[in-house]
Amino acid sequence: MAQQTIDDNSLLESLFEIFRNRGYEGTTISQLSEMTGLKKSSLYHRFPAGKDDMVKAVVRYVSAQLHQHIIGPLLDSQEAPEKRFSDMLATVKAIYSDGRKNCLLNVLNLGDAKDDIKALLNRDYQDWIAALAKLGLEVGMDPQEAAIWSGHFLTIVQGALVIQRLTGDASTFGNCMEYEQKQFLKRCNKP
Amino acid sequence: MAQQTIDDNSLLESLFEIFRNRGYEGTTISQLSEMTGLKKSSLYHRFPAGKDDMVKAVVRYVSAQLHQHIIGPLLDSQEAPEKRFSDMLATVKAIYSDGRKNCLLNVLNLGDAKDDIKALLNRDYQDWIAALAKLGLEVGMDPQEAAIWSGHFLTIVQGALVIQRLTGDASTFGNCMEYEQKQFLKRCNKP
DNA sequence: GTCTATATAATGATAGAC
DNA sequence: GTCTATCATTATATAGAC
Repeated sequence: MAQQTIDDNSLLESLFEIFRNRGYEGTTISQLSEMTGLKKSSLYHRFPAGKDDMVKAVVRYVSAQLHQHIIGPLLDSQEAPEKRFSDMLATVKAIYSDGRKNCLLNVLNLGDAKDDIKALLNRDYQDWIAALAKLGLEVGMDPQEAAIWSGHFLTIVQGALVIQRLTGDASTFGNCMEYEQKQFLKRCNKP
Repeated sequence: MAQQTIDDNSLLESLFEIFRNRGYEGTTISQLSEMTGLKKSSLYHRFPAGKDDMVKAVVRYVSAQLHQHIIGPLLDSQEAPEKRFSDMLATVKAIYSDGRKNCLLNVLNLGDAKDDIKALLNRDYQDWIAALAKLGLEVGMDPQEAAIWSGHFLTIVQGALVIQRLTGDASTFGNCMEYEQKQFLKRCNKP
């Protein structure tokens, strides 16, 4: 039988998809094995501490993606703030497949989630908030306003994901993002 | 050894607390047994189909609470709309313990949640939305505006719960509710 | 680095005494 | 209606061949 193999990125992507869909407790090694095409013992070979290692690797992977594709571009002052915001919205829509896929930040925070994982997730959230707040300042918000606006935006993102998952209405997430886009442009045009 | 017993409501309340905290897959019969003080076989006696029965009973219980304490009062046109809204906010804060506790609507919707449970949860959400939209109409919103506002409100509720759980900042949920309160009063005063 | 096979522990569920 | 005791199944995890 030919040895299957799979590069680290594809593997992490597969693990990510199942963890974000099923949560930590809801995901079994068997499912991960089936989904990735790697036998259980192969998974343990790559992640000796088991599921714990796997989920940590996924969180680190997602964190890297977040910084590369969202936070980095947000902070890149070469581009106009309006463009950076709408670019972010496009990326966000892609990452969550227009609201059809969950956010790890929500899904890995149930029950007695490990503190180190919670800490990683929280740090990503804080980084994202900070980048958004900085954008707010650039378009003329005062610091308090920027803090509220950035927090509000991420609240809407998470809330919309929950609601869309609840109703199955595929337009929920997109509508919310569109609304936030409009509100942001309004703010830009009254400096 | 004296037979422990527990009335249905207290039992459901205990089951509810653990399911909302840990989700469906994250909750084990052993935990439910420990938490309720009933041995596993006693739980099976009351819920022959096991965890499935238990979670359905919890969802029905929560649904009844929602209609009794939130949706009913929202629809009671004897009271002024402003009072109904702020009463609802107080109830919501109590139900979620100021954001320290999760919402079943979020937590039971992961992975391959049973369709019948999803349907129950979705119906509760729709009922809540409808009651809010009606309130919106009463304070002068047009139908579309009322639909958007009610959906927005519940999006914020769910989002704020996720964010507070993520950051551990206990003021998140309260601040969001306070903000929604202000916004609602503003709308009331420009009819 | 992946596989087959197996060990060990936990989980959902049942039987039967009281 | 609750209990103790036990079963069957599934879960995590490991051993060792290739």
